[in-house]
Amino acid sequence: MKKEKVRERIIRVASELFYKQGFNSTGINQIIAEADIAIGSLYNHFSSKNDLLQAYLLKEEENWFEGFESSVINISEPKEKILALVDYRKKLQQSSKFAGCHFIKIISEIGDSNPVVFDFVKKHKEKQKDLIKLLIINCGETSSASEPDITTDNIFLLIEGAVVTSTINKNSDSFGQVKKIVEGLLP
Amino acid sequence: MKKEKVRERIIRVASELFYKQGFNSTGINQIIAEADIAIGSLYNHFSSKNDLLQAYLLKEEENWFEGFESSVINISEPKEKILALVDYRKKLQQSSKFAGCHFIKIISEIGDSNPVVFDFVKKHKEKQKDLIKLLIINCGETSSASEPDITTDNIFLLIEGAVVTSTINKNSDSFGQVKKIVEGLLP
DNA sequence: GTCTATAACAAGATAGAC
DNA sequence: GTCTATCTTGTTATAGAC
Repeated sequence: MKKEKVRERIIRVASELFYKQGFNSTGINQIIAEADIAIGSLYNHFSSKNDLLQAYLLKEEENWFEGFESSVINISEPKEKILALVDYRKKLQQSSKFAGCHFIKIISEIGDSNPVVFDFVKKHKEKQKDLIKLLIINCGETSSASEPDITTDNIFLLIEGAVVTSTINKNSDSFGQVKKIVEGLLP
Repeated sequence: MKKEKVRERIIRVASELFYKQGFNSTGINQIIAEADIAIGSLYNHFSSKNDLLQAYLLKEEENWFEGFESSVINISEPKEKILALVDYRKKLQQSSKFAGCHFIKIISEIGDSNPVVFDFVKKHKEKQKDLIKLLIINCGETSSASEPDITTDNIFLLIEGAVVTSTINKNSDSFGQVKKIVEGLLP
């Protein structure tokens, strides 16, 4: 494993703090202290705190899809892949002690005050939904009575609901509920 | 309509700002400016900004249930009441320009750093779910094949998912999707 | 109960030495 | 590229006059 560069370390530290404490509750001073760098160094790599926020979200999106891909690498059945997606979101929640979805969190915090970030999150969620749709279509024509679009909406909304609910309840129950429902939806 | 008292005006102004800008992005100075009072007055009514936050959430919960009750006052069929709940959440989103759920937002922002607030939100969501369960049970034994508990989880998660999704997409599409699914779920 | 003044501190960002 | 020192502004909260 090669040495972590300064820029990468800043993003990693900032990510943890933004995620655990919230973006607005995390100060530049705390970031530089925990990354063990000077403030001038930070502003050499990032033009502003907002710039750092964007780098954070970009990195998290990358992690999200890479993490999902590696979790389904040994699964061939499309239905199993959908269930694995539920398990993946569950695993993310558990390993973060139910800290929630990075993207829902940041939108809850900044609303639409930052159009670039808002648009990025919107597109990210579209990608997640597209991924579900692809898996649904691969489940074949012999699916349920519903059309694939409705099933896609259904599963997407259930998972999003499960994530926010598990964040509030600090447990994984909602993912178990979703799996039960999804198993009934798919052939 | 009787005159709005100072305390009520503070809560109203703070609520709007907390909701639209976020709790951490709203300063005491902005609240007193828009409520047109002095800072000493604010701290006479509330011991801290956190105290004001709790008053805000309490008021919003009150508004939430009152608003729901008045929206179903002329509906007798339990199934129609459930669909009216979806419409109610949709209406709340539309009238706030898709600003999201007060309770999900505050948890996204503060996490579990404030146990009192966290617990309040958790209990609030339990109340919402209990309300759904009651309506499901009133739909009668001739419900779907699923047990009432599973149907309750299903509808609760779908609605929560629809709220966060409509916040990110800034439209009501997800509520239409939920209504379609819910209609298929109930007798 | 409401006001003004101010304390005590932290925020994001910049300048310029090395 | 990294550092320290500093600027400006904003933060929550308190003291004490009226």
